[in-house]
Amino acid sequence: MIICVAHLTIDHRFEIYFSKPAHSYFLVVIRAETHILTAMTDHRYLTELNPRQQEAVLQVDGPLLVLAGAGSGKTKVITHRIAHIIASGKAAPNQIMAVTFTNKAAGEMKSRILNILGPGARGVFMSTFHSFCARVLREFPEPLGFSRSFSIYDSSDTLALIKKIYKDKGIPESQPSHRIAASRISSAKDKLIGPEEYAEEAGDFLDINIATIYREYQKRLVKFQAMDFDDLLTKSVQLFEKNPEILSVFHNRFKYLLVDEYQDTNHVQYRLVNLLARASRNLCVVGDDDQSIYGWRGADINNILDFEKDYPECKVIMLEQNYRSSQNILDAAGDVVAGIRGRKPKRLFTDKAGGEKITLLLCGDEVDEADTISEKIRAGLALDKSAFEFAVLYRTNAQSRVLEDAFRYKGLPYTIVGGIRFYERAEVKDILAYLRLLVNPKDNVALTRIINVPKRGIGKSSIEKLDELAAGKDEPVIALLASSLDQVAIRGKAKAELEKLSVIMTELSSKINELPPHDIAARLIEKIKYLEMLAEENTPEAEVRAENVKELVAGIIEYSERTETPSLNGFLEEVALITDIDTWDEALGSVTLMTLHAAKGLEFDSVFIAGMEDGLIPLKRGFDDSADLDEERRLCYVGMTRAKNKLFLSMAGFRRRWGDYTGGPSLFLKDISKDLLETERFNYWNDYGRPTQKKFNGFSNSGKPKRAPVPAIELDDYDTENTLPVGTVVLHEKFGRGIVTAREGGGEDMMVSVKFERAGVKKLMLKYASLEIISK
DNA sequence: AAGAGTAAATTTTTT
DNA sequence: ATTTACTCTT
Repeated sequence: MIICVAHLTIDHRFEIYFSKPAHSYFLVVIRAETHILTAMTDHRYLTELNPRQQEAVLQVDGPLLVLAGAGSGKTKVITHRIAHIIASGKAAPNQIMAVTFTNKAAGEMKSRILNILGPGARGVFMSTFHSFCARVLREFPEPLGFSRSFSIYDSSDTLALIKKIYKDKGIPESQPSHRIAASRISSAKDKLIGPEEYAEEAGDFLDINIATIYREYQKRLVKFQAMDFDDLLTKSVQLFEKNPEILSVFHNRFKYLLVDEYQDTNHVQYRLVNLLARASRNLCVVGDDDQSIYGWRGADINNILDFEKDYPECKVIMLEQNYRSSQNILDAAGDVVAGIRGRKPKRLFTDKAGGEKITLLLCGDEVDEADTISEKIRAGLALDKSAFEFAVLYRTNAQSRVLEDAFRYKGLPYTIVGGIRFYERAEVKDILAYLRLLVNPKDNVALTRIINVPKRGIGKSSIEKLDELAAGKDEPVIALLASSLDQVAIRGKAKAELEKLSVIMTELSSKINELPPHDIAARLIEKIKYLEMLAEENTPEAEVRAENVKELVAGIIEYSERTETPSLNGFLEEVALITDIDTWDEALGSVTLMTLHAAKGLEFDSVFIAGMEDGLIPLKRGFDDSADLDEERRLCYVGMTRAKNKLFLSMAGFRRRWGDYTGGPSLFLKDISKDLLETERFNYWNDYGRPTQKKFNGFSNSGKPKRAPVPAIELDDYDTENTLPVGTVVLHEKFGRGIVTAREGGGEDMMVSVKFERAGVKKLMLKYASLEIISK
């Protein structure tokens, strides 16, 4: 026993991760031993597992693929496996690295391991790919030509920089659009294609433009000492490939590697994993090909499907017992993904036989849908359920608005995950940009953002002059503000203000290591008179924004308290890599509203999937849209399998989208066996009625609703031969080829809007227009 | 340089 | 339909 303690202790002392002082670690380790030894002797953590799960936990060495179906106790397996590696003395906690998809998942796993093993497990390194890479690069920035204090650009910083490049290079906007350029560059990076290689392969002139932008973009990122999200990954791969000695530092550091949600890794991440696992080959990947929903972001489902080819000696374990949902829910969800080609066949089973049927809510339009859902939840609350047991999932963020309206109207508590995040709000981004500039004076995107916020009278011409001044110089622009303004004839108010800004920034940046981060932030906000600027606006919105600024400072304090060596840079990094789901708290006692994507990994007692409509699930956009139908199926599957006991699917006959109408049942609904479904039709008069404002407040109105109710159409009525779902490609004898963009009316009188390739949009009466269906 | 008014794009999903 | 971005005017 003594030997074991000594052994673990030595490991801890030799494998200190990210330069924490050795003595503090030593103490932790001594305290930890007792917990680890207790866990080891009674093996409590094994008795809670089923045989398959046990196998996955005990198979410690060599490559392992765990195909974990939805709700099959995947997190349990990962945490227990880590616990087992530690408890069996195979490795010290800090020799184990686990990569998860979100910071929230990482945090949750960490606390679960701590529960099993006690504080001794604290050293386990758990993070997302991006935060792992950020830390690697902060440790070894020099070989790539960066300094430790590089900035991390989020998508809006990226877009701002790209826009600037368009302007400077005289590239006409929308050739291609900023957004398209940004996303093409991003996906090139996902595939580890650099600017030069991109230029070589560029075919049409749009690609040539993108290649130019891409090259300039990377050049400026280096100049500004900044990396975007993709760079964090690609630069880490570059670092390891070009510097084997650095890679071997990590090989020595981490003996065991676990990757969660492996089905959602993209090519860079795949490369990174393989590099890190090369020495030990102790790589365990966990995932479910049925839940691969990030193909659009470059995720390659083949990474998981081909794992057995990459690691021929690997062991494969399938977890098919589901502990979450009723059999009805599993069967219905299984029906949706059953037909996918190349899928690893599996059938989930559960002890919860049968269960409630899945309720299909047929609604007139999107307002009726929101009414119906909120009413169902209200009824559930009146019985025995709590608000946090409900989740409403949807395909697009835009759908949340109607739902929000209905929830607010009925006084139901709700939380939206996604949408505008706290750290993306303008006022928060402003202050963060200032702070970024303090840490990294070369961060020109940050400078551009704040140079005239609060208003300093710096306009287009002054900025142009500054550009001129900075051209060809390696010095940060902020350093030029102090003395060089005369060279480019910046005079008067602009000059005075810029010099003032320069004084503030110089003074604060000299104190950056002396004062705690929140002090720096508070002083900055005071000196630039940000709150005064908001107060002058004198609007309720400005008050909210002032509150947000204060909340940001409170956030920095909170960060400092829970971090061992807090720094402004550390805070900025954390903020850059945080996601909305990370801050979501189920204990809040409200109904959760989020996208299907955001729901991955979560579970709820009752789940609503709103907008089970053609064009929405699966989502369709237009002609050139080669939407991956299989991925849409999987997305629907992910949503359905979030439900433990009750699943509602809802659809509207008509939905306003883009000012046009869409609607009609999702083709996935047809795949669900009829005996698992029951249908409820929203009916204005027979149900509870749409309360008008007056009626809702308890006053009678004349019995006339302000808005005419839209009748819900029976499911079978959609299923006639004359029905053309939105997205159908049709041929008209006169107008040629076109795509159905909208439908109005039902049955005999159905009208369809068709967007023709040559003739534009036409509204046609279905029974008179002879349309030939080309493809659905 | 700042604000009003008009044109254009937006609605996939996220680190 | 709504929101954002740009142009033109003051």
